[in-house]
Amino acid sequence: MSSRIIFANRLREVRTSKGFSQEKLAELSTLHRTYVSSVERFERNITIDNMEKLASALEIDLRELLKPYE
Amino acid sequence: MSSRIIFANRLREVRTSKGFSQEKLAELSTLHRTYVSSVERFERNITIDNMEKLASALEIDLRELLKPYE
DNA sequence: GTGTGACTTCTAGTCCGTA
DNA sequence: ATACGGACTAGAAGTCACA
Repeated sequence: MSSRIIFANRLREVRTSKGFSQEKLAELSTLHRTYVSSVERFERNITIDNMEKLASALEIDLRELLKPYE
Repeated sequence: MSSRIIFANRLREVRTSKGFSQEKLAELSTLHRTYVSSVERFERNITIDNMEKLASALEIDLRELLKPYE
């Protein structure tokens, strides 16, 4: 399982658990709505700066978004 | 402290603790020697795929490379 | 063995739209 | 609210020569 897919799945999971839409998360992280969408579908090879933006918008540690399912 | 700097510092720390040169790590991760160098100097906004390559070459979980100093 | 500037190629990331 | 496409621009990937 690639980190890219783990990240994508965790991102969606945490985002929805916080009740955020993709649009809302995009706004909070100053990223584009369609970009968040493509990241969650693991189409994009996201950079560390943007990973941090997303984690920060979700108010969690970046490592939380890289934690595989048990 | 940005994730980028944390990653850079941890990368260098783990690499040297394993006795690897930048050249050796570059070879193991199929990245260029000077690229590894620039990442360790946090000059590059590295992507998740390359982060994974480096973690894999060091035989550790990617999250280990994002762990801040205590 | 590593740092650095300069460079080209390629893709990350934006912005428009449709469904 | 989300997926997805096309077209575009900013910037990452990747390499090199030299210190």
